[in-house]
Amino acid sequence: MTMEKKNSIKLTSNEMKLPHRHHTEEEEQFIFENMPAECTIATVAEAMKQLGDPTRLRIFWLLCHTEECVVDIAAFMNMSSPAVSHHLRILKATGLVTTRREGKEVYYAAAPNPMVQKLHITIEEIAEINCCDH
Amino acid sequence: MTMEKKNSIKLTSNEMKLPHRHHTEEEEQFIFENMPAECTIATVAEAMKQLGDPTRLRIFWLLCHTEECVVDIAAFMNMSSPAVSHHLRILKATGLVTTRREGKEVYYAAAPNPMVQKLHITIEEIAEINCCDH
DNA sequence: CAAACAATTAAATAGCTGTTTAATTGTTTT
DNA sequence: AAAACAATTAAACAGCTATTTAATTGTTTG
Repeated sequence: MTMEKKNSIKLTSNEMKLPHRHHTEEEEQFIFENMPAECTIATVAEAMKQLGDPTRLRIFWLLCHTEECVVDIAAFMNMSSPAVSHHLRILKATGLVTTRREGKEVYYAAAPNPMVQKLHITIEEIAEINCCDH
Repeated sequence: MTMEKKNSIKLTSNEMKLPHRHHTEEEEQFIFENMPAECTIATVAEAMKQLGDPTRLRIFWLLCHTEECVVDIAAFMNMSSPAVSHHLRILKATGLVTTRREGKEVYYAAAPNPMVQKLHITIEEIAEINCCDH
């Protein structure tokens, strides 16, 4: 009698994809079925990456609360205009902020979309949790 | 008669800190009073920075749903063990994941704290908004 | 139209980051 | 104790990123 695979009687065709067997097939299936698509991950990661810089996070927080021109943002951040401009361009390219020109000045503000709203709320909530000053 | 400053009659002592005058004093005050402290910003930015890498974001998502050993994480990610280990070390140093050794294997899982929970929820929600597959 | 101001862009540099390959440590099993 | 397996660490490299300084573009005002 030849060797039979242990799972030869299994009717459902799904195979386990992970080398070790620490989970049931159902658990493993859940992971692979609910795993976000690559482009979804990329979008979320991109937003988080840009807010992962303390400078940009503070600018973003500011722009979630008020619209500001570059000169005022630079003063608020205590940074040079070119440096601020660089970060604003990144935030805009990521879709986190929008711009509006009025005369000589360009006003930046948080982009009015649900992702930005969620990120803003999350930042405030996490800041609350890890608050350094009381 | 010498030049008098326009605001010489002001009784409240707060001065405007931004060079341009696009806001009322109250609006400006709100910003400076509610602005998160530097270390708060640093903590939030650090967490977001580490989740800003697509590889780590996917690992984090996985570990929010199940505990896994390094071999299985590497298989799930289709990456080498050293590369995965590198990212796991970063996630652990940031306090986003915890470890537990059992025999030869080290199991990683999302750290059980409110910041991690909030980040997980946010990731799922933003993924829902920007979902690529339907 | 020239001067002044706001903002952006460009070039250069220094520092950081992710992956690979190879070597090493820790644990179990025979 | 030696072999096998899991995980980490180290060294090296390529690619990216943030800031500075200088130059440029766009807009308004005298």
